[in-house]
Amino acid sequence: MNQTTDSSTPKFAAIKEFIFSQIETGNWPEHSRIPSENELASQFSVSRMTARRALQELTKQGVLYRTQGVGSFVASAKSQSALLEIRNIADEIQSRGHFHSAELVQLSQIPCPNIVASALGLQPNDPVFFSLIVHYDNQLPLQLEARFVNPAQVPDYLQQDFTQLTPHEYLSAVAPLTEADHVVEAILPDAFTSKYLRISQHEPCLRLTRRTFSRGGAVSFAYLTSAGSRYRLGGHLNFAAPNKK
Amino acid sequence: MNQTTDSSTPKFAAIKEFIFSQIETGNWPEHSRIPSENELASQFSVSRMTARRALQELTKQGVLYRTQGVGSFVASAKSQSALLEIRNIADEIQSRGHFHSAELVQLSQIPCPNIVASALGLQPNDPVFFSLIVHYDNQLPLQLEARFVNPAQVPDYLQQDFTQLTPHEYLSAVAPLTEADHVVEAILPDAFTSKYLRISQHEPCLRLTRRTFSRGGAVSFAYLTSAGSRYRLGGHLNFAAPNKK
DNA sequence: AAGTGGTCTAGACCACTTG
DNA sequence: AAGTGGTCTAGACCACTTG
Repeated sequence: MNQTTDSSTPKFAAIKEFIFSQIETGNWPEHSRIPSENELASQFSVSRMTARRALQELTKQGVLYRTQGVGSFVASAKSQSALLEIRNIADEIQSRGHFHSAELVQLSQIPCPNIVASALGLQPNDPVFFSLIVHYDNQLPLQLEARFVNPAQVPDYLQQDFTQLTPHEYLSAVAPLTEADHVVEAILPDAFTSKYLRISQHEPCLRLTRRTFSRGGAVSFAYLTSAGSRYRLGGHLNFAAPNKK
Repeated sequence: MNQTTDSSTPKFAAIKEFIFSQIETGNWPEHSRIPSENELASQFSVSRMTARRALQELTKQGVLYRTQGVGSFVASAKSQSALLEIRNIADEIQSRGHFHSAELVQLSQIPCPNIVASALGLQPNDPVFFSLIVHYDNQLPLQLEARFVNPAQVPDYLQQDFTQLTPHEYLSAVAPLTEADHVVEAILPDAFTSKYLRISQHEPCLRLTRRTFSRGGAVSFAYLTSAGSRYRLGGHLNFAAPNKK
């Protein structure tokens, strides 16, 4: 009374494909109600748990939305929000087959600037740890990392050797990431940044502002600035083929 | 013999939290093997399906990885890739409570430029549809959208009124998105772009290059260019609290 | 052969929404 | 009261990996 033994596609996947095709061809328009778990189960001669799995996975993929006591509905295609991947700079350089190195420009305790204070939930001029690091791709400066770290969360930050370990790697180890914000902007570099990246002050830069949290609260606030001519963010998405392996 | 009737947290969620806390505290280090479905089921006095659900969801979240016949393992924290959201420009403007309008600068058939040809899988100088649109946030030009569309996929593209409907909305309707690429860069605008965005040629711009696919193949290739001072991409991530509602 | 994860069944009780 | 989705059980057979 179990398994179909047709080694091909699992039943839940066949049901997903059926639903997806109904939506794609327009038979089931946006926000229309689709068959219930029980209806699909009897139509496909499967148990309710199997029909449910198909609906559940499509919901996680953003294809459907469901309301208890009401039903399952086709999500609007517009809300398929695109996603861009942001990777660790050292990994990125290495995965291109290049050599990553880091130059430590500054590592000290400073009074917290206003912007950083509000981001980290500190008071202005409270002590914060600050690191300024240039990341090199082979011999070329690729990214300037200016990072402010909450001393309460990471008391030993100033004792690390950031030419051997990136702050990201160290922080991941001592204060595991639970949440993060990102903002990506195109800016002109200040004098400082253009000097360390060895670019003109007229060359546009991609600046990623990142704030990270761990269980205890805000951990760090960082500006990751790269020359526009040397760095870009890329991402690939696959909406179709639910869970292709 | 069913439900716990403790209306609080479901059993599968309790198991997820247990596993997550073991990883967070370092008790279960990266790449270490964690208890099997059967072991968890008996430890928590639940059915295997319930233990399985906890493992499954943590795997989808990137916290674990599993291999059939071998076991379940702690994923490396480093591979938690951060994600940035890219939204439809019209939705974005409207969700800020502003008024979105579009100015159609050009809509015609042109010979396909080389770069576009290779992106869309066409031959150089094959006919392609081209639209050039300025998106306004209230009265301010926010984004210049230069889009190349594959005529084979979207034969009626030139007949649309893109002051009423964005190309993104039209394409979503006629050639549902199945895949997409994105690249984000900081650039200086060319003369054309600075004119339509009403900015100096020295002002950095954020340029998103997007390629979309539908079932039939490559559909469109677009440059979405915005003044750096007016536009940024943001994203928020929540790694912890598996599936908080 | 024994253990692992992958799929599936035929039931159950529950919270919730609608008429 | 009837239907919906949410959680859960105690089984089953399967493909796969390891000793």
